[in-house]
Amino acid sequence: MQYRFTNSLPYLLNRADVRIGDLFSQRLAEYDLTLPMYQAMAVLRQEGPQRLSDLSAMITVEISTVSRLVTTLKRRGLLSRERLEDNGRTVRIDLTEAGRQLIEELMPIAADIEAIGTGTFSDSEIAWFKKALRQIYGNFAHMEKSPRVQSGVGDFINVQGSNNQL
Amino acid sequence: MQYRFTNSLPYLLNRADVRIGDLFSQRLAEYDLTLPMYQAMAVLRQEGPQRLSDLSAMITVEISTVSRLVTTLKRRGLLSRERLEDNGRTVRIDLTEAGRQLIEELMPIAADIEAIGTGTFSDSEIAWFKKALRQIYGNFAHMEKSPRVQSGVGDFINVQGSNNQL
DNA sequence: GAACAAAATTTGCCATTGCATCGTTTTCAC
DNA sequence: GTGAAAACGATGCAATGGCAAATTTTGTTC
Repeated sequence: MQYRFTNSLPYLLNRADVRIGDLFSQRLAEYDLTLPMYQAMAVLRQEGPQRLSDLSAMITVEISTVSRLVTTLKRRGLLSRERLEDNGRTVRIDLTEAGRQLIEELMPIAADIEAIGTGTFSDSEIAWFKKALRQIYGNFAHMEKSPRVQSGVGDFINVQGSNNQL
Repeated sequence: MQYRFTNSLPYLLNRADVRIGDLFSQRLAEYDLTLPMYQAMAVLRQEGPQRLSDLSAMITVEISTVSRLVTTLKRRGLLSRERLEDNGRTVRIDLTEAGRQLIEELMPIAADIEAIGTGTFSDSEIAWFKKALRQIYGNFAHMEKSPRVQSGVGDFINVQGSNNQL
């Protein structure tokens, strides 16, 4: 069968992703944070308080991993985690003030990396590229999900009405 | 700082990558293969025999991981690994006949997944998108490398002259 | 309203993997 | 030619992460 692995979508996607992730991780190491930790905090910053399973779905990280990660960050005083009053099953995770400060401090790093990656593109090219990434992700949306990719990311807690469109 | 995490390049890239990787892994599980195992075999199929470090660089997987992976696949009779005659440091990894058969069998799976992902795009859009992915990867090429991303992927063993342009 | 099923999270256990170290072989400088 | 440095790969150890079982709460059915 004629198939060029190094020209395949999964390969090119993975390569770019790993490279960026690596770079990001290096920068985050100074703060004793892992990539998933950053991602969780970034989601909370943008979307407001979240349930565990929603956090997991948003950042495509296994829910048990997120659970432990939250435990760690709570111990460090960056996140809060509390059972809901009206629904004792679920948990409401949010940034503390310290967490909010820290994630704010990290934003420029993210912006840096983004700028390096997209440096050679025009704004419209970047927009198209990102749209394509969303589209590709969407093209797999209907398929059977592994444990890592949780079911419908609905029902955000979202106390202060933040805009949910991705 | 104004920054929309869920619209950032790393986020969108990672999400798509994880999703595809997950799907692929599920399919590979039937064959008792992990994603890195598949990637290694796919590289060998396309590029011919490789050194360990080149394999590692091609698939952006830590070299120690590749070392163990090769051990496993060799034990299963899918790969061969032998010291070079003229350079005792390096090792030459190749597919066995069984390995060649297996990877050939897996190609349609890869093609499937690629087709699902790109189904809603025209050929020229796909081509542009892939070019962009390569470009983005290239934009980070000069940066300090983590252990995972090995130094220059040069000096392929490449016995039967295969084309190396990515 | 009791029993049962489903949802949400946590945790125990095990496999995977990353980092640092080590052993070997080759290359380089003098 | 000798010694130092670099290249290459393998491995010990610790940490990370995944899966599945356990726990708690909510929802449903009869």
